[in-house]
Amino acid sequence: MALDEDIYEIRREKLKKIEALGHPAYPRKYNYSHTVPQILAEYSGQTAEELESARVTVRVAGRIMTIRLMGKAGFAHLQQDGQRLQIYVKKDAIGDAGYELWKLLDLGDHIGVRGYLFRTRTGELSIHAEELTFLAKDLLPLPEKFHGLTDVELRYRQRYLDLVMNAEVREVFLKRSKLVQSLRRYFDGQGFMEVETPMMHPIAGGAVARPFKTHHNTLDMDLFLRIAPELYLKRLTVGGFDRVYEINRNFRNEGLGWKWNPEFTMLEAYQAYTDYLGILDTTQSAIEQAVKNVTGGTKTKWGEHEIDWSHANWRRMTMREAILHFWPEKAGAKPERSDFAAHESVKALVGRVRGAGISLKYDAAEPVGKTIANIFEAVAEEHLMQPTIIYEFPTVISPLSKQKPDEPDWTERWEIFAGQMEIANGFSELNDPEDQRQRFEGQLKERERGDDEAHQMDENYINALSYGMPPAGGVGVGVDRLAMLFTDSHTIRDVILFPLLRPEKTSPAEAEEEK
RNA sequence: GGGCGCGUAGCUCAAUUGGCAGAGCAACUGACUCUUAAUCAGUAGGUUGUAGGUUCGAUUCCUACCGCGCCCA
Repeated sequence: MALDEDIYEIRREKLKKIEALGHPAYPRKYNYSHTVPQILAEYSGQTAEELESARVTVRVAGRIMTIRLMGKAGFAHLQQDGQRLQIYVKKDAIGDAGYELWKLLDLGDHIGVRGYLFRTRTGELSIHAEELTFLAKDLLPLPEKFHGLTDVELRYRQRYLDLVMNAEVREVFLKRSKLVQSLRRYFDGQGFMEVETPMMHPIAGGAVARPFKTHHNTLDMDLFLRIAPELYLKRLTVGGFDRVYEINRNFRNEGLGWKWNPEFTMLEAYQAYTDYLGILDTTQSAIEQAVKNVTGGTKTKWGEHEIDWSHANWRRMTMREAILHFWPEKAGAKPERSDFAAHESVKALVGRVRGAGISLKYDAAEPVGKTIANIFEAVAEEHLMQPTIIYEFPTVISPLSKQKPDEPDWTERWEIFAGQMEIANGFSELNDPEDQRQRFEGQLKERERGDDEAHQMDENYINALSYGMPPAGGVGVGVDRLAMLFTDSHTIRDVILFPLLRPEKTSPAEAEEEK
């Protein structure tokens, strides 16, 4: 039998034999002289003759990914930091005891190797092993060495195997890390202070979304996982931290999809004494810098497309302009700007969009501004491949934004789109406590109408504003989505190390119990 | 939540019209002191996602459920 558990038993026996040879089964450490990538970087240029005359001795640690045995010698590849280096193990060179250990090693084991660098007859840089050190055993078999691990479900459920087997997956997460690092350095460099605000909120505010609920036992109070840190960060601007940012998780109790995960990472930043255009400049620069730091250039591949992030390529249009610009031919003549002003004319636009075969949710009782935003999403969003700034959002869907002085139905708010995704959202922060109260009251009416995503009243926040919040621009940037765009990953799950999955029901009884 | 698709050995995949469930890698035994998807000889490994149904006979057809994916809401 060679079931999984039997391989486990066979390898446990091998581990006992390794111990019997005098090697600890789980040693504490190994002092390596080089990492595998360091050796490849430093010695790849050297010829066989150069290596022979220099006789470079190294100590390297890694996981065994291939083994080729030939009688009393053999080759293996060690993998470390996603790169591989070949070792040559010859009985003459490592001695009888060393060879006994060598024969007990399996694919996936961690070992240390001391030896000298040389080139094989085929020219591959390798270590001529003189001493093997056992470091850790792999008791379960790795996925197949040639095809690797491709099953999507297993890749997510056992991400560690995905990372061992698939170098490109490893690369995606390295890039994600560089992205976060770049954003952090950029905002630090601009004088922003990184802060941490609560993840558990008595009132889930700062965005329109359904929250997750939890409960604190000692205080016997319900709490909500935050849907946004916004209201706390703005309290800090009241407190005199003029430039603050936070990079952390938000939680929204909504569906899953290619660009939606219930927990996702957002950068939020607030900059006092500027408005939506000021924070837009900051955001755009941060993103342009991040593209360079992560990819080394200004262009990224996105499926069939190429996204050009260079400054001159960013487009800018108002939401209303975007609707006109991307108005579908099948929906007839482009709307007039005045069509956006009245309930009846907007309703007529809905009919024309639907007539063009585009699905669009519409409730005649909903405010005009909400309908216009829905029309924008229906007709324009799919066309926003290159970086595009859409600005001027309806007031009714922007309860935390300052209104335009000349058009109170519209706010000083923008969103950045790229790759058909919203990736950032910024505005002139509403700091008038009385206006804020009215906006919340308006939201409560929406809630009564049946919109359970509408914002709740937050007296505590209004109280903070009443002490005087400086004028400020603020922004939220979707870090996962930027990571998707920078790595050509077309599902958010490919940029989240451990995405949410349903629990596996391993036995029928378990599934039955669930019912 | 709805529609469509997928689920076969540890991994990657086959299986003709409903007719003995197979291969490669991994594993085990043996040979081999420059291989690299090493090679050669041999061995073992399966409740075909789960539970039912139709049938002489089900991986294959039907129903329900579980999980995953895609599209829609």
